[in-house]
Amino acid sequence: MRYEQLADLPCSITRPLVVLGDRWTLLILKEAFAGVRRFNAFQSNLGIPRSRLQDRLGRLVEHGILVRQQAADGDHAEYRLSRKGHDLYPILMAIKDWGDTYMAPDGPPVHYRHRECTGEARVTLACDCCGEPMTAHDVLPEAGPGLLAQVDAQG
Amino acid sequence: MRYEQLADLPCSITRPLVVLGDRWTLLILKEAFAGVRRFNAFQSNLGIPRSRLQDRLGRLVEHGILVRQQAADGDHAEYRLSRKGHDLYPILMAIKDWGDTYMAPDGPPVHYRHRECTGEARVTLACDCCGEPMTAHDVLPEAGPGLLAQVDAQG
DNA sequence: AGCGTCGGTCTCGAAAAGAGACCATCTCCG
DNA sequence: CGGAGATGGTCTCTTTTCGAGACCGACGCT
Repeated sequence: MRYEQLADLPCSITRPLVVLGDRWTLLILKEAFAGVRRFNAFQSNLGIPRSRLQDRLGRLVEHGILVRQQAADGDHAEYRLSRKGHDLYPILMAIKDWGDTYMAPDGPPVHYRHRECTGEARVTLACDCCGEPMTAHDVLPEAGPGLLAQVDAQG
Repeated sequence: MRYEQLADLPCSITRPLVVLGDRWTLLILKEAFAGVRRFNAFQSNLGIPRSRLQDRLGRLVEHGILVRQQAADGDHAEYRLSRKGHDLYPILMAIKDWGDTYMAPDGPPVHYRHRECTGEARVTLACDCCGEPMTAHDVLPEAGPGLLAQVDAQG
C-alpha cells in the first residue's frame, strides 16, 4: 500500500509507471498492439500465468486502457485497446528503438514499417515550438499548473 | 527463472522490458535524469527499500546503463547515466506525454522546456523516410535481420 | 452423452518486496 | 584523541506477489 501512493505524486512519469510498471503490463499491451484480443492468446503468447493475466487485464480495463466486450460474431470475450490505450504506442516504439540499438546485435528482429513507403517508424524528441530535436541536456524542467494546483490544495 | 528467458525472444520491445520492466527501475532512471547520483538521494526521493535499490542499481550497472564511480571531489559513490542510459530518455518522455494527457487533470505538473525557447519537449512517432507522423495503424511489421539470424541459428 | 474450447477461479509453494536494524569507513570538529 | 554524522552497503524477518497447474461452468459441436 506504500508503493501505490507514488501515484499521488505530481509527476507525469511516476503516475503512469504505477500502472504500467511491472513485469507484464507493457508486454500485454505490446501483444494488444500486435492484434491480440483474446485471453488465451495473451496467455499462450506470453507464457504469463492465467491468474496474473486476469489481474493485469482487469487493471487495464479499470484504467480505461483496454475495453472488454463480447465479440460480435461468436460469444467469447475480447480485450481491445481504447483510445487511451492506443496512445501508449509511442512508449512501446521508444522502447523498440532503444532495444534495436542496444539489444539487437544481429539487427532489428522486426521492422516496423510505414505502410505507405519503405521507411520505418522512429520516435524523436523535439521541441513543439521550434521543432528542433532535443535530448535530456536540452531540457529545463519547470513547475506547471498540475504542481501548483497540488501545492494550493495542500494549503 | 522462466520470466528472464523472455529476453531470448527476438523482440526489441520484450528484451528491454525484461531489464526495465519492474516497479522501480524506470523510476530510478527518472531520478537519474533529474540529476540524482547518490545512493541516499535515490533512496529518500523514491522511498524505495535500500536493499531493493541496491539490487536495481547493480543491475543497471551490469547492463551498462549506469556507471558507478567514486566522486572526484569527495569520496562517496556516484551513479551516472552512460550513453546507453542517456538514450533511454525518449522512453521516459513518451511516458510523460501520456501521463500529461491522461493522468494530469490539473495540467502538467512539470513542463519539460526547451532551454533555448519557450517550447516543450514532445515525443513524436514518424516515418524515418518520408517524415510523416505515424500511429499504430500506419505500421506494418516485417521480419528483420535479427529474426532471420535467430531462425538460422536454430537450424 | 461426450469432447473441446472458452474465460475465469482456486490453491499452494516459491520468489520477490518492504521495513528496519545493523555495519564499516570516512570526515568533521571539539 | 573521541565522539557525531554521513555515506554506501548488508542482514534478517515478515508480508506480498508470483508461478504452476488443477479445477470450474458455460457454450458449441457431433
